[in-house]
Amino acid sequence: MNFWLVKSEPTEYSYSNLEIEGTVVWSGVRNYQARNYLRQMSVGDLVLFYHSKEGLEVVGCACVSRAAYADPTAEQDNDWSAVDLEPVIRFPTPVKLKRLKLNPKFSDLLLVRSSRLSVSPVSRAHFISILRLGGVHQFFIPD
DNA sequence: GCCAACGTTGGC
DNA sequence: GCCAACGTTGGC
Repeated sequence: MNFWLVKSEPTEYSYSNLEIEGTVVWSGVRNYQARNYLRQMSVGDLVLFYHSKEGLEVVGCACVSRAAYADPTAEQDNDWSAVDLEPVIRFPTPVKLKRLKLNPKFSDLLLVRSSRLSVSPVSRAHFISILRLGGVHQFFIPD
């Protein structure tokens, strides 16, 4: 199982939207590096959900419910990908970017390092740490 | 609103 | 294939 982080401006699409809708087509990614990460996602992978621009915090965890397929919002012949996501758990305490930046443990987290990448991998250790910071303690993560 | 960090574009 | 110009992202 692999771990990821996606970012979204909450005014565009928030974790609440995902909870209400139950599933979302994660489309519109137009960066090759981010696209390549989308393509590495497997069903069941866990995905941190970060609110950019406003909030600046990880607000919850989603999971991949459909692996990469052709992005329906891409123009013909353009090779972009989408995945489907579903909500898993909202953090009781959202984890602020500021907090992650203050902790040297997260100095190599891609969210901290290259803030522009909208889809990024997260190590298992970082993932679990962020879950704990978010106040989620009773969550079982399979190997 | 500013601007640093990137990514893309296009002339050469 | 280099690189200057430009556009976008996103934290501050």
